[in-house]
Amino acid sequence: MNQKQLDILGHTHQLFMEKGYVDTSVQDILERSGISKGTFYKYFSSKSELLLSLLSSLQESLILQREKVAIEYKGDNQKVFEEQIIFMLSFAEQNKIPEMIESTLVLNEVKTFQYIEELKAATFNWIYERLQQIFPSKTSPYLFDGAVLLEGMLNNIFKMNKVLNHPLPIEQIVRYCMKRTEEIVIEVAEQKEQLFNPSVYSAVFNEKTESHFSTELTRVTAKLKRVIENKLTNEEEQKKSLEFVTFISDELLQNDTEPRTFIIQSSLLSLEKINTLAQTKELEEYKEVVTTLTRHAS
Amino acid sequence: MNQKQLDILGHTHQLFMEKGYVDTSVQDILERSGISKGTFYKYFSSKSELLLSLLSSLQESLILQREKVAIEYKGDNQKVFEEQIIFMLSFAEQNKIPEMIESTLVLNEVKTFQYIEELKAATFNWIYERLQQIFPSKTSPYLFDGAVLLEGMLNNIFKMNKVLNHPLPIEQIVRYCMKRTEEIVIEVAEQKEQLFNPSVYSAVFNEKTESHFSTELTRVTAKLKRVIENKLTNEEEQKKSLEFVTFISDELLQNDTEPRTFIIQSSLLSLEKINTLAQTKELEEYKEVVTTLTRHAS
DNA sequence: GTACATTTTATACCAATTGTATAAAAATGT
DNA sequence: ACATTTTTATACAATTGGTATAAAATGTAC
Repeated sequence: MNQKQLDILGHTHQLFMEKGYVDTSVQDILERSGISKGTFYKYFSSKSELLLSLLSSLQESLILQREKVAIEYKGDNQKVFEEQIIFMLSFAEQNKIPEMIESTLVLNEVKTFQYIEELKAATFNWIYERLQQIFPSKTSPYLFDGAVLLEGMLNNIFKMNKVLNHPLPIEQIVRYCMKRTEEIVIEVAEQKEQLFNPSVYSAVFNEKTESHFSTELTRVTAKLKRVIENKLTNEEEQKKSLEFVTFISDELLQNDTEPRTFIIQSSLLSLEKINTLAQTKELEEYKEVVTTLTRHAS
Repeated sequence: MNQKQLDILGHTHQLFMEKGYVDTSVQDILERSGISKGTFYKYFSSKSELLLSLLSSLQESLILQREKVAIEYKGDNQKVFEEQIIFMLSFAEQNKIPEMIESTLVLNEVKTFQYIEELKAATFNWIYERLQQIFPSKTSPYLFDGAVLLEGMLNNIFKMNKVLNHPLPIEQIVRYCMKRTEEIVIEVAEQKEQLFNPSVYSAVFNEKTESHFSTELTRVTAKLKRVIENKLTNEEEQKKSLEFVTFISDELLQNDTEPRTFIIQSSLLSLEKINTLAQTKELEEYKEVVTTLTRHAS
């Protein structure tokens, strides 16, 4: 993400908040950003990729600031947690994150849906972890349920609050929900009444944190592929290169088994040996993302 | 809604469930329904109107069947309620209602958003009413909160359940949530801890049940307007007619005060006196909806 | 059965939109 | 000063929702 991209992203964020994704045309973005079409499609492969990049950067910012809250705000762990929740709710509302996420539905792409699922899972995951730090360990088998309930209560109360004439302060909502969650968790722990077995956990969150890099990968892959298809005149070389790139993507994006890093590295080397590709910035960018992703996954 | 419209609606429902609203082109609908473009636009003014009609008819069917459950299923009131919730969740999932509702976001029309809000409010409203019938009266000031919490818990657990490898039966989820709601409601009643004051109720649901007829109204109004604009050659007559129609819509669709039925009736009479409009089926349909709506509202 | 009215079809068309292609101009690096 | 990259401007293709219209099919009244 260079400065130009961030610049476009900023203007687009404005537009999406004003008119929504669907009613913002690429033309609007060009005018607001003061760039031409060519420049836009140089930095983003499509309007939908732009939306995903935006969501990705917002998520990054949210996580960063959420951790900052934990550092700056002094108090017992539960109070800090409440403060973090308050921040997250406010941040999401101010930046119209729910609306952005809903916009992704029009894209109708499996890949996008997966990414959104991962975003949501990451938030739930964080809540679940925090509850484990806050509540007594005897309640721990019931905290998965507790996290689901807390998230659901918060979301629904927040929605209701938005349509009311005299909305309540977020602080009050969060405190109320925390109290209820605490009572529930203690009660179900006594009654030993469990809904979800937390072992489902791993099934849901397996490798899901790689999501950010996954979208980066699809982006740089698309770019590199275009270079290959346009610049490589030798048909056999083109075919070979595409085979490598496709292999690497498949290897990194499937979640079932570990990616075979050595084969990936060797594929990268082979790609570099193709003269027309060597030293192109597209390949450099591609290499960077791929190596980060392999290191991260192992 | 005549047979042809229902027929188109059925085929469209299939398509929307298979590919979603966005990826279903009008062309697809024409082919699946075996009709031509002209016929389609005779019965539906736009693709988006079709979606709203579909949602409207699904909602109608849901309410009907939900009442049927109450009649057929014998047991104490709470058990019946649980059974109704189970039905609603299953019905919504089978007919992909959440997906349909999410699709409406791409339309980006205030009117549509309002209609969706009303749909959601109607469901919440029903839950709230049912809780009041089920739980002891001393908890009544806390049942608005209870309804919000119950709805939120159900939604979030249901979502989580869908992404799991081994989903739980809906029955178990509903029972669990009902138990938790009961415990919460009793607890907050003892502690006298209220979040929302139920007086906000009227503010939210004021006249909202008219929603079905509202969409009907917009539909027939659009049709009549087209007739006026195309068939009335006398410019003054055209202007006059449009003024009447606009007035009636505004009067019926605003929620702040009661519609002035006598002026509406007189406007209808004036419309009938215009020769070119008299006895057109568009005007007949229009009259029917308008009179139903005034009767209902008074 | 004929004449008229309505419904339906087929098709051409318009406007808007996303995305591609390309040549010229401007900016930047060396 | 020259070469390379970036950026612009613009034309273009493809798809879509929606309108317009003439011809064909169907229904209806006499």
